[in-house]
Amino acid sequence: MNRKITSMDVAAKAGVSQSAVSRVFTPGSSVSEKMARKVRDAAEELGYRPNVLARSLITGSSRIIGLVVAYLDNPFYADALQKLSEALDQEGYHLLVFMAGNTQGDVDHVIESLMDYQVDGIITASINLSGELAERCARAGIPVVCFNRSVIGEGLSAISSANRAGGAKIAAFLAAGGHQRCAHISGWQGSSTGRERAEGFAEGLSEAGLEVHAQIDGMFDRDTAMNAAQTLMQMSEPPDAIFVGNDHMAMAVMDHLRFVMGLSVPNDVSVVGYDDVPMAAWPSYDLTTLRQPARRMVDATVQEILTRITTPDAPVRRIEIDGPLLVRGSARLPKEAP
Amino acid sequence: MNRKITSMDVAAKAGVSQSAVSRVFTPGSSVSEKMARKVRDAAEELGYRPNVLARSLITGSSRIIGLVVAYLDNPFYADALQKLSEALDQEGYHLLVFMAGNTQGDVDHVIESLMDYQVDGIITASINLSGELAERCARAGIPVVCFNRSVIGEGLSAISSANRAGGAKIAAFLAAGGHQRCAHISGWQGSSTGRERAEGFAEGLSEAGLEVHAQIDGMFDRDTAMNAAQTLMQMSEPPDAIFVGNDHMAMAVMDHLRFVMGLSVPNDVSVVGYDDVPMAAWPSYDLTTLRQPARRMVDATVQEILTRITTPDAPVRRIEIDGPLLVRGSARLPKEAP
DNA sequence: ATTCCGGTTGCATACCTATGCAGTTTGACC
DNA sequence: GGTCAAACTGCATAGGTATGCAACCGGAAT
Repeated sequence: MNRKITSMDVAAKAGVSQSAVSRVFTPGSSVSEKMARKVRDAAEELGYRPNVLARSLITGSSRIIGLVVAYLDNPFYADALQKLSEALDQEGYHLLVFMAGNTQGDVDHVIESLMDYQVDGIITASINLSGELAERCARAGIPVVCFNRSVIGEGLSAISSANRAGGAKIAAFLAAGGHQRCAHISGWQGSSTGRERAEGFAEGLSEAGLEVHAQIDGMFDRDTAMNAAQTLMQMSEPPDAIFVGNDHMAMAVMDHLRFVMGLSVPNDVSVVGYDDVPMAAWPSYDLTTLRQPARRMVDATVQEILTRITTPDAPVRRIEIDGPLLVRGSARLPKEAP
Repeated sequence: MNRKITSMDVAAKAGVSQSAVSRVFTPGSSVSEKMARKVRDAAEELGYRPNVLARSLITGSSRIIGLVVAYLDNPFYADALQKLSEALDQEGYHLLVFMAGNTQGDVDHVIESLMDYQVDGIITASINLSGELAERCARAGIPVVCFNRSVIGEGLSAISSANRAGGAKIAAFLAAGGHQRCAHISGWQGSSTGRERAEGFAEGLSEAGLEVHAQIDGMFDRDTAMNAAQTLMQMSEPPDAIFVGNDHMAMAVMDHLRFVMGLSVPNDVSVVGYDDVPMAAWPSYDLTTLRQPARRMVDATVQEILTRITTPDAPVRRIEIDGPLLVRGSARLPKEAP
């Protein structure tokens, strides 16, 4: 109702200049103790707080980070969003969120409106960026960090887990468990994440003298994954183990195997996932899975984007974070070495 | 690297005034076709896009909505966030997210930084706002809409589901199923949501000539809920049905009953939840629950906040949205009427 | 007392865009 | 061709803050 309180109002009330007020609220400026007190008192009384937008106009820094994310129904990303927000808050930044389907036009459109807000940086989660877009961000001086995707384009930082190594670890574990026919319901093969896990899995199996019994693209989608499971189990030689490209799909697969097909996991077939979302530990699933360390990935992401913001010509980094295999009950165990 | 492209640059290139450029990018302004084309061409060529921040400074509208949310591990809120973002995007608004624990100081702090960004409105999800804070927002002319909380303070819109009616529906359903000892692991009793569901449940039971066999506060927390389940089942007369204050806790309770205590749901004890999160439909839980219609709640929230933004003295509304009971397999069914 | 210096303060300007006002063009109509 | 309204355009300013520059003050050293 009553109009906004500005630094001018405070200045008038305190009997000082507007610049003085500004300096009091700008850390690192030179102000005497007396001045600071006078100004703070006046500000307090009037309920003044600096206008971030006006400030951004001058400093060229909005303290806003754009987050682009494809979906939040996979709890891994919901969790990451929460952790990201908390970590950035700590540093005085905040997240402006945009949802983007994975259609390219959609993403381009989103990035453009993101730039309208003069964001200081962009974090994409589970999103493929076109090279052209990346180029534009680079030209505009906006650092981009890809969370959970490694990307081909230049100029993009990427934080991901060691997907290839993870896939291989799972292969080794299944092989050690005496599985003979290891199938894979992969993550979307249009994503680096999906591809790398599949590649690592194949390499790991071949290391053990096996090969991928069958592979179907699960598209990171529950229904697609369940169909894939159905198809696999109806093969003339059904698999005795299935590595599923992420936990979200893996739980769907378990449900389908158990409740639709009447099979036992892990007695009839072993299931292994990827991510270690909180639900994976819940007793109903008790899912053996490879942990993506969300906390560490988030910390690395925040660190990287802050570095690139404050040091524009810092080198672009690709960071892979290793995670452990969490052995639970959804897959047959290796025999104890005697 | 190269400095930002401003409307001045475009104006120079197109040989027109800066105002002209501004008008071309302001819907509803009066510009000739020829001018529009000239300007758009120049803008395209230079890659110009209006600076939302500078624009906000003048118009007093940032097209940013602040979202304050306590946690995202309950998928109901993750889902709501996604839907909110999409719906607001549609209207040209975007979400700036803040996480706030439920400590009061925390919330106050968050709302203050939110106001620094000159947000056009605030949506709180699962958050209790202090009356004083609400007052400040009102004075600053910032509309606040509480999602999934009804609030005491004046001036706050609230969108929630019909919690009391929902609790009563569940009571009626359990009574009809012939349950004699209906217990309740409630949502946090410090929240309106938790209280109203509990009250409705009690009323519903009393309607059926029963009373609440026992009630423990589950605090919307999985571990607390599991402990509560343990306590309930160790009573000298354990319940034959448990209504749990939300799905998130209900699934924990089911896990605990089945896998820790070795009980059968629903043969030994019925379990009913609240929310209908996606996972509730998954076969492992097959949870009977009362649906909170997220889509409709989100639409109402968006509608309400837009109204209050465009019409500052629109009446403050409290909207309750009714949801159906989804009968699945986690609770014993009423006998068919012959 | 003079000099000099570091610490403070105010003045004026810049950041980028929207908009009221006044001036100009356009086009239709008599 | 002249009149008038309507449509368009440019000028100048505002919106709230940060910051370079110059002026100022106080004190320490000489």
